[in-house]
Amino acid sequence: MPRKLAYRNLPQLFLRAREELLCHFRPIITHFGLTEQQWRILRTVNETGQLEPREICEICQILSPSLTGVLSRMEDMGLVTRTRMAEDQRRVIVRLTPKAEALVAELGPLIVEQYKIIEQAFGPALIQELYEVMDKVISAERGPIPQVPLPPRKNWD
Amino acid sequence: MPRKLAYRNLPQLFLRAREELLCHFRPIITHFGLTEQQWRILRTVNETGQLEPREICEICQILSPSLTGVLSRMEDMGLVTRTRMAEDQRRVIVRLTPKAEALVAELGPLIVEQYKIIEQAFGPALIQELYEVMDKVISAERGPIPQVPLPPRKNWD
DNA sequence: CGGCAATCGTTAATATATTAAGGTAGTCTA
DNA sequence: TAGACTACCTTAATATATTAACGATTGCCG
Repeated sequence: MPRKLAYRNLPQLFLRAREELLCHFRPIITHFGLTEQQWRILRTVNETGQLEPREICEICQILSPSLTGVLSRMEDMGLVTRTRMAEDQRRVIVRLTPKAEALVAELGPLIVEQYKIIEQAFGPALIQELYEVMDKVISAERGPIPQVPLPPRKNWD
Repeated sequence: MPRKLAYRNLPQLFLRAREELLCHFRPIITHFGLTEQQWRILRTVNETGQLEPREICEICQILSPSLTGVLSRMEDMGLVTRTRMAEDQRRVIVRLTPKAEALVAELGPLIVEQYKIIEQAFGPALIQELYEVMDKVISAERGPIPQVPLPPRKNWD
C-alpha cells in the first residue's frame, strides 16, 4: 500500500508559499488595526473608487456570506459606506470613506516598501516568475475540466 | 495620488490561483464528509504513520488553536486517536484509526486521478513549474528579511 | 397582467483562523 | 531543590470560511 500519493499536495504548497510572503506584510496591516481581508478590500475598492459586493467577492476571493460580515464591521469602523442603487434595489455600492482613503494613503507606501525588501531578498527573478505563473493559472482560457467520477459513499459507521 | 500600488497584490493572486486548483478537488473531499483541513491532516498523517500536533501544524499550515478543535472533531468522528507520550506528558501522538486508513485508501486514488485530469488541462509543464516555484519560495535559504519601520499609529477616531 | 425563474444580498449554523491568555509538564539555574 | 523559565497544548474571544436556505427585486415570458 503506497502511503504516498503520486502527486504532492499542491494546494498545501500554495498555502505555505503564500504564508512565506504574507508573514512579512501582516505586521504592517495589524499595526493599523486591520485584518488581512479588510486590507484586501480597502486596497481593491480604493483602486476603482467604488465596487459592488459581488465584484469584491470575486476579486478579493471572499464568499458572499463572509463579505456581509466584513463590510458590516468596516462600516461600524467608519471605513466604508453601503448605498443601495436606485435603479436596482437589489444591488449595493461600496465606497471608501475619507478616513479609509487616508488610511490607504499611509499604509500603501509601507506595503510597497516591504515588497521592495522582499524582492531583494527573494530575487527579482523569482518575484517576476511568481506573477507570471499565477497569471497563467488564473487567467488562462482552457476547456472545461471534467470531474473524476465519485463512487457511492459507503456506510462507515 | 496613485490609486494603484506599484506591486499587484501577490498573496491575493496566490489565493485565486489556489482556488482555481482546489475547486476541482473540493467535490471529492466533501463527498466523503470531510473538510479540506481534515483531508490535509488525514493525508499527511497517513504518510508517516504518526505525528505530533505541532508537526501537523507546520506541515498542514494550521495554527495550534485551530488544530485542537479539528482533531477533537476528527476524534469524535472516529478518524484519529490522541495518546499522551509516557516520557513527556506534554506531548501527544496522533494516529489514524483503521476507519480513517480505509477512507484514505478509497479517497487517495480519486485525488490522484483528478490530478492527472488537471495536469492534462493545465499542461504538464505548468504543473511542473508550479511545484518548482513553490519549492523555491518555501525551502530556499535566505537571510533574515527586514521589516519596514512602522510609524506611530495615529488617533483616527 | 400574472406567474415564475433568476439575481443579489443576507441570515443561520457549523467549522476554521487569529490573537491573547491559561495550565501543566519538563528544564535549567542559583 | 525551590523558583524561574520554557515547551506544548488548550481555552477564550472575536473574525472569517463554508454550505444551505431565505427574502426581496427584477426580468422574462406566456
